[in-house]
Amino acid sequence: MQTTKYSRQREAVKEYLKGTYSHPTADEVYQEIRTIYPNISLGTVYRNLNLLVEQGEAMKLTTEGGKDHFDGNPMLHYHLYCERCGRVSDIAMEPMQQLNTLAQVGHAGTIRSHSLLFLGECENCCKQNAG
Amino acid sequence: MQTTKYSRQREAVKEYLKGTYSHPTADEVYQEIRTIYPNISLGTVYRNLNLLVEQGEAMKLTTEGGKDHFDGNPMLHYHLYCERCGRVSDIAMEPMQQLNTLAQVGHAGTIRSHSLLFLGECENCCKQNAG
DNA sequence: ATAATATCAGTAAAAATTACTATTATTAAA
DNA sequence: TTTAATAATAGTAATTTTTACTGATATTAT
Repeated sequence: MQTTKYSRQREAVKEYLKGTYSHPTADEVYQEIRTIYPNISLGTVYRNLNLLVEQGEAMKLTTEGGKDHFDGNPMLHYHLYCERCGRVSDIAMEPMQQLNTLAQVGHAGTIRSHSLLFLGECENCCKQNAG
Repeated sequence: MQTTKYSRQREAVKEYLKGTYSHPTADEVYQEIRTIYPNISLGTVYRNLNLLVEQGEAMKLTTEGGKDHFDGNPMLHYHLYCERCGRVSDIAMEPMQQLNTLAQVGHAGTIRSHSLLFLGECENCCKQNAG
């Protein structure tokens, strides 16, 4: 079978993701990890991010901006995509599992989960716009 | 100012989008319109799809699959992304504007709207899987 | 008809992500 | 603690989706 071996690079990616609320893109993770492992390659970052998602250690967030963002918190919760700066942030709102049940009514297939993304402006951009 | 001139190509894109529930990708629209205008270019399809979205005539759906899908119904409603075949379909569920209000609580920025995407299997794939 | 210009087809470029390959690191067993 | 097996890596190339560019064409108003 295909076992998973330890790697310092993956450990660094995981630690960084778990310790930030910035919801970074793959490239942002790459830039960050490069300060510790200058030779790490972008492909390695992508591979490990996707592996962490598969293992249930992280979440991939697909947004309008074209880039995927990553979240070290794999529990169901919701996000804001800032239409001004493209950053993703957490929304402090209770997850609603019952949405799956509502969606299942009248749907002949299977509902496994959902992704709820709010669109608007983040705190920072909102301030700047007002000033 | 920048006025919008009529074009047969845009009209064909619009008509096709308004008349289907298939939530096609840009390339799928391109393949379809090509049966009428064999010389239409993919760039023209992209430009017109984005224009229709700007004009509030259509909706762009960003999905996990990497490709954007388009919907000729611009009213707020929800979708299923089939994790098996990658197709997008409508979910027959009342839109919940109040989600914006819930999200606004405790968020210092602005909430303009939201996008709710269910993940699972479409009817077709579910049948095949069972059979 | 004519002039102004938005749109087009065709092509090239950009941006994000994945695939490939020879080398290196990790793991388990001898 | 060497050795063997193989997962992971760095570096690079390729793929995929989408946008940008350009000279020709179509639409609109005069």
